[in-house]
Amino acid sequence: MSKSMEQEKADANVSGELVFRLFNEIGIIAQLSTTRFERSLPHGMSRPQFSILNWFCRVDDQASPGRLAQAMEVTKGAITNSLKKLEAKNFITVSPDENSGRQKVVRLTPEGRRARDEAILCARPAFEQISQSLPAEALITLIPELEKIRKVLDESRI
Amino acid sequence: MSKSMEQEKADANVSGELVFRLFNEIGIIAQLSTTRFERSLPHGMSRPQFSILNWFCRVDDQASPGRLAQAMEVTKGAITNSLKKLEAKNFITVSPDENSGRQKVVRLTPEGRRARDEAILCARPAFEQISQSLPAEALITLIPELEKIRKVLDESRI
DNA sequence: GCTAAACAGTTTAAAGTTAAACTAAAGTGG
DNA sequence: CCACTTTAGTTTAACTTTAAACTGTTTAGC
Repeated sequence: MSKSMEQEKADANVSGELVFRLFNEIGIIAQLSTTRFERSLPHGMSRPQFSILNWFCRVDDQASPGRLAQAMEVTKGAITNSLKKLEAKNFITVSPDENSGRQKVVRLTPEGRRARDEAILCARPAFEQISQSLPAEALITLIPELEKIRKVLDESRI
Repeated sequence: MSKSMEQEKADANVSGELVFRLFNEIGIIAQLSTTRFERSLPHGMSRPQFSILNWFCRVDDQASPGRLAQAMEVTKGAITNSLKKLEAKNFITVSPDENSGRQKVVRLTPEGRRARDEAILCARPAFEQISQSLPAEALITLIPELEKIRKVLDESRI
């Protein structure tokens, strides 16, 4: 084996180790931040439920469950579950798609929009407490990096 | 309200929004990376189970369940659950602590160490595939930032 | 047109997590 | 010395998630 090949392999190991540490850190942060976030939410709303309401306010006012699954990057089953909870709270409506018998159309209700706004107000203190300890400049450089990582994970999904 | 106070409030909102986006990104990445990681692991091992084995290899060769819960930053109940699974696979032993009747001592078995090494080998391709798309320099700046965030979350835990 | 494949959603089983209630042991203080 | 509080672990219920099986609809191809 040539010297350069050995070096390449060593680099790969180091890099793999870094990626592992990265994902380990990210896993722990995700868990801690999710539980903190959810404790601050009203209406017994969960992070996934909030994400769906928030998506409707920011991206589009209607969507099929499949499109939501892609946007949230979870399985269809997970979306079915979340939509049931949101529908039970009257935060969304789910109706058959007139153009396709196998699709459904999900829409935000006025109550859903109010609940989302309320959730943002309730969660703000929890986030601001953290943002006081984290310089905004750090976040501004961090977020695009994370977006890249997500993209890589998403595009190379199996 | 003075102009500067309004400005401060605006800054806080912007910063809160950034923190929210940050945690949203992190949540999605954690989910995608965890499922990918777990699919590559042998012995039906889960990420939490691997993390415990890995902790024993890297930090200390024995610990109480409570110490593990702190290290993994999960609840005691979650650790009880993971330890049961690991014990059933003979990857750890759990024995009463001679110095304290209410504590227990958890230790890695030789099989547990082998399983951890094997897991690292199995997971490496998945990580390396990703590390090819992510420059190592980016990771090297990213990881310390994430460690800071985790520390803030951990220290301000309620 | 009819059959077969692809697609959209739902359901089910198994796993992990938290929070809260519960057992049992150790330390505290009057 | 005994009651009270704290601490360590376990258990239970509720929740979310994935993966895989299943239903029903649409589209392709012959």
